[in-house]
Parts: sequence; C-alpha cells; structure tokens
Amino acid sequence: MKLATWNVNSLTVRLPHVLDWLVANQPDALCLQETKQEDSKFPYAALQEAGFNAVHNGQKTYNGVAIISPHPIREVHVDLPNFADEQKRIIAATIQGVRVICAYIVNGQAVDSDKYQYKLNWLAALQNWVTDELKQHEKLALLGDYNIAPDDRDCHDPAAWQGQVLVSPRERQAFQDLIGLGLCDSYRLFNQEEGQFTWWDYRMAAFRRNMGLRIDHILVSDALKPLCQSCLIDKTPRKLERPSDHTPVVLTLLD
DNA sequence: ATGGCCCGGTATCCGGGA
Repeated sequence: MKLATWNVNSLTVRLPHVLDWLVANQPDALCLQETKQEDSKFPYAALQEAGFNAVHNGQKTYNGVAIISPHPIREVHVDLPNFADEQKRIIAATIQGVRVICAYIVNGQAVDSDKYQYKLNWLAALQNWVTDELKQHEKLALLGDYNIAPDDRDCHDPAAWQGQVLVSPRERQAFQDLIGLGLCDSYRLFNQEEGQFTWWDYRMAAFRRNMGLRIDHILVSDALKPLCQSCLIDKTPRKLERPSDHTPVVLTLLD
C-alpha cells in the first residue's frame, strides 16, 4: 500500500502535475493540501477519468484538503470537532482498512501574532481528535503539511531560524505530543540525514541551493509501524515548470 | 554574482504562504 501527501498550492494551477503524478505513481491514497477552491470547482471528472475517486473539503482562495484514491473512500469526516473554525483544513476517510487523515496545519505567520496562538489552539484540538480516532482505528496515518520542522536536522539553517515560526519550541512540543499518542514519523524510520526537505521557498533559488524545511510528514500508528517499507521525498515535481513550493512524501506499507 | 517568488481576487496592489 502506498500513501502520499502533497501541498499543491492551488489545485487549479497544479492539476496537470497532480494527474501526471497519480498516473506515474499509482498511490492507494494521495492527500492534498491548499487546493484553494470550492467543492464545486474540484476536478472530480478529470480524476475519475484517470481512475481515481476523491473527497474534498474546500473553500475559496485559502486552505482546502482532499483525499484521492482508486479504492472506495469510506467513513468520510471533515473538520475538527469541538473547534469552531471557518478554515477547511481536515478531511479523513477509511481506505482499504486504514484510517487516512489529511491535515493542513496552520502556518502561524510569526510567533508574536494572533495566528500563532490560533495554530497552537488548533494543534491542541487536533491532538484531542486524533486521540479519539486512534481509539476507533488501530491502523491510522496522519498525513499532511504540518508547518512544523520537528528537529534542527529538518531546517537548512537552524541558527537563522532559531525560535521562528515553524521551528519554535511550542510548535515542536505539539508535534512531540502527537508522537506521544503512539504515532511515529515514518520518514525517520529510514533516514537520519540532515538536509532532507519537503519545502523550498520560491525565492533566492532556494531549491537549487537546498535551502528548505522538512514540514510535510506522514505519522503512522503503532499498528502500521511494522508494516512500513520505505518513506521517500519525491523531488521530481519540484523540478517542473510552475511547481508547487512543496513536494510529495510517499510511504510504502506491506499489504 | 549569495539572491530578485507565487497564488487568488477583481487587482493594476494586497494578504497570505513559509
């Protein structure tokens, strides 16, 4: 089984890349973030033509999440319960017996901003909800754009980023709190290197210079951990014309 | 040569992303 996550930074712009990637990689589930479109604009027909079902929780201009799969998509859930939020950041579904949660975690902008506090509150609500989901679904994967680089290894210049949003101690603690639920960072099961990134700024030739962050993650429950075969960052789409600034992360599990 | 972006909206810049 192959699970993947990709922040596409507008599905309207990136649909050709997504379709090409789906055909080439044939994932069992692809989680998208930042579709930036209402449900009525979501390209169900184009995906169907390529052999994929999809569910979408979208809004105009901002945010928006989707799960795409060639299999039946069951038990669909949107948004965090007990957390009033206009922003569309969560969609979950059961696919081939695995609970797949697609999350677009808040960016936070700057540690002294209201958006940072919203990020921490949102993460606390996520923690509560995932706790409940784990009680109901032993095989669970939490995929998405976390907007958190968990460790200094996951940042191209830890000294320059010290204390900034995306690497701040409180955000990293929230990430570790998720790990504490019995999840693990599947990428780090296979690779301990620094300089392994999933996002590079569009500016400053950051991709060519590998000035990036590892902020897109696939966390898996204890029941899935022994089934993990590989977890890879696919830089191919980042090299295309008009790329997303994020690139896919792909986890392969034993069936 | 060390750095100069990209997206949507209804805009001819601005807010947001990270």
